[in-house]
Amino acid sequence: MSFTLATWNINSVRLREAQVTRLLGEETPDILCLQEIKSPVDKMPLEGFRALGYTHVVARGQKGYNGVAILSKLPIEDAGDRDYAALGHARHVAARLENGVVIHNFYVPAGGDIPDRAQNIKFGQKLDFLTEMRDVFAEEKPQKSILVGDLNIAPREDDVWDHKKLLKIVSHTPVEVNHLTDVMEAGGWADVTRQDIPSGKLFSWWSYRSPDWDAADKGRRLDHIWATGDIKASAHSSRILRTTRGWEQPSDHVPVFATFDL
DNA sequence: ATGGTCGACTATCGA
Repeated sequence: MSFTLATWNINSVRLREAQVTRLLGEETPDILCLQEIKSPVDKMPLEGFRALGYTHVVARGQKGYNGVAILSKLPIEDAGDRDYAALGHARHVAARLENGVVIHNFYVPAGGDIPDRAQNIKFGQKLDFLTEMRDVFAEEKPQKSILVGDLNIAPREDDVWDHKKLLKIVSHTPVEVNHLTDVMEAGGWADVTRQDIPSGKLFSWWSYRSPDWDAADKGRRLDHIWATGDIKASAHSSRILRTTRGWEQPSDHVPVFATFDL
């Protein structure tokens, strides 16, 4: 079987219901993973998604903040969640396809402004979240698994608009990149997007605060699609849909796609 | 070096 999967930090699914519907209608991924839905699950607007064939939903939500959802045309079953770093936030959910493939959808904490856990509790929580991801995957040794989401880290020099300028900016500091590398190694994860697009600047997020985002292009690649080593060779056709950032009242993130032949 | 903009929901907090 072949399926196309997308991941998108939507920054309020209720405000941007029409944009989700537009993406589903125009791009027709089989599975769409959303982050920052900012809604309890029972207040998610699902009717329009259902009408387009996305009848299977696995989600975790909360009022006002965070929240992750997996919308699927293919049958999926709920494969659970975990409260990483004991924050009490809805930042992870997993689903299982009928062929046994597990999809993990993550919204890693942004980590605040100061990259020092002694001065900024949020930065410590981000590192602790990543450390627990490392430990869980070291224990689980995941197979036939896909991990997507807003990981809030741009690991490579060409994942940011200016590597040197961002070395002390949260999302691109060496300590965060090292933590993310540890997660990848513990789980045997491969970066599918960079497997397909191995070089060149690649961004999935542009700040709302940056004027003229398109021309200035001060972006970062914060949104990722990974796969375990046993299925990484089945992934192809990765792309980042930059155009949604130019839609009216956009999310600051854009969707990332990959296709798997399994 | 600083401030810049959003979204949730009322006054700030989180990003």
